[in-house]
This record gives sequence, structure tokens and C-alpha cells, in this order.
Amino acid sequence: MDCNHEEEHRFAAERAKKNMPSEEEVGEVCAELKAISEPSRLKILLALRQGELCVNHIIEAVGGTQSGVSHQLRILRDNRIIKARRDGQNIVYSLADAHVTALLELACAHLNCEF
Amino acid sequence: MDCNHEEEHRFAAERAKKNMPSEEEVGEVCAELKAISEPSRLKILLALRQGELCVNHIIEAVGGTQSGVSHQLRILRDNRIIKARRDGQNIVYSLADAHVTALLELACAHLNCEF
DNA sequence: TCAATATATGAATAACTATTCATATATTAT
DNA sequence: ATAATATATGAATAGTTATTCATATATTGA
Repeated sequence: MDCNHEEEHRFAAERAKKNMPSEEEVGEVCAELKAISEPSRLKILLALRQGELCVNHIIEAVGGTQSGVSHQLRILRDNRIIKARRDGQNIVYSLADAHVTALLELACAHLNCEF
Repeated sequence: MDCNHEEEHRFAAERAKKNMPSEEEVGEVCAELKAISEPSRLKILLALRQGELCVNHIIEAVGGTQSGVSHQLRILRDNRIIKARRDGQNIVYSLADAHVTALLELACAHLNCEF
């Protein structure tokens, strides 16, 4: 279990241990990332980069069933990735904030999906 | 199934559909994000922000079993989130590139884990 | 070559999650 | 009030994934 590396490694290990965020904090960041990390949900988010959309427009853009999309929307909403407002019969969804937008752009940056 | 919203919504829906990346592209981005989005793996990545670490140092920093950590390391390596080099008996891991570092920083940005 | 150490891996299980189906709620128009 | 439309939700299932245990591989030193 011992490591004969240079001193710098041991220091890095100690710093890492000392600075490791709590389980709770790690869990929060993971929950946010995980909400983004599923194809069906990522597609919804990519669609919303064009601007706010009501549910049937989202379904048009990403495909899938009404129920399925609605379930994914709930997960995204619960994780504050998107926000909803009612407009008559429709519920209109949009990206929650600039932080989410930035995450999306960075995630796509190394692909050619620069739309 | 029809939506009586303003014109701008319909345009957004059409743009979204037209610009939606392929299933394959979406899958690639998701795979990368998903690799980051598990507590055990995120902790490994946070530890590696301090600099390269060999496996037993990683175990020290994040906790868990040798086997468990090794399995997570493989997933991170397969997804090119981290890279490995051998140094004698040890394998030394580090973050793969600046893109990963940027993703991590952004993911943590809205928490207080600014270490 | 043998023992010791460090790391990896296959298989099994248990926990988690996406999807589907059926149904419920809420809004608008008649 | 009723019908029609839009959206949400609970339950069930099927697929996925993390974790554990046992074992394998690779490197070093004796």
C-alpha cells in the first residue's frame, strides 16, 4: 500500500484528502450533472438552447412519447436545470440559468454541435 | 397537439429540430458527462485536480475499496476523462486534458468547492 | 525463480433509472 | 357543465450500473 513516488505526489494526496468536499456537496454536483447526462434529457436541453418551448414543441424537436418527455422534464425541473411557466393551456420550458447554458456549451465544445 | 404560442416559439422548435445533433453525437457527449456524474468518480476527479496520483493515493483521498476504485478508474480511462502512465510498480493517473478541467471547474462553480 | 506489492478484471448481485401504459389534472372553448 | 386539449404522474417492467468478492497480471527486490 505504500508508494515510493516523489514528494510532490504525497503532498497532492494530502491536499486532495483535506480539500475533498463533503459527500453532500459531491452528491449535489453529481445530481446536476447526472440530470444532463442522459440522451433523452440532453436532447431536450439542446432544443431549449434555441429558446423557450412548450411541451409539444419539445416532443417535435426531440422525438419520443408524450409521457416519456414529460417524465424527463420533471427530472430536469426537479434538478433546477430548466424552469417552467404556464401560458394558457401550455407549459413553457426554458433553461434555468446562465450556469446551465455554460455547462451545455462546454459539454458540446469538443464536438461539432456548435449550433 | 397544437400550440397557439407566438411565432417565435414555432421558429425555435423548427430550429431545434433541424439543428439537433445525431443520436451518435448526443450519445458521445452523454457518455462523457455520465462518466463524471457519479459520486465515486467525481471524487476521484476532484482529487486529481491537485495533480497526478497513483492508485493507493487516490484510495486514500476518496475512500472505498481497491477493487471499487480500480473499476471506476477504468471507466474514467475508457471515456478519456483521465490518462494513465506506469511508474515502476505504480500506475499514475491524471486528468486527461484542459477540457475536463474546465468541465470540473464549471460543475463546481456554483458550490463552494473552489479548491 | 520466488515472494511481495500494486493494480486490474470477471462474475454476481443489488440498487437505480428509463420507458411504457393507463389514468389524472388543469385549462380553454362551446 | 361538458368536451377537447395539453401536460403530469403512478405503477410496472426492463435495462443499466455500482459494488463486492475472488482472482489474475505485472513489476520489483531478494
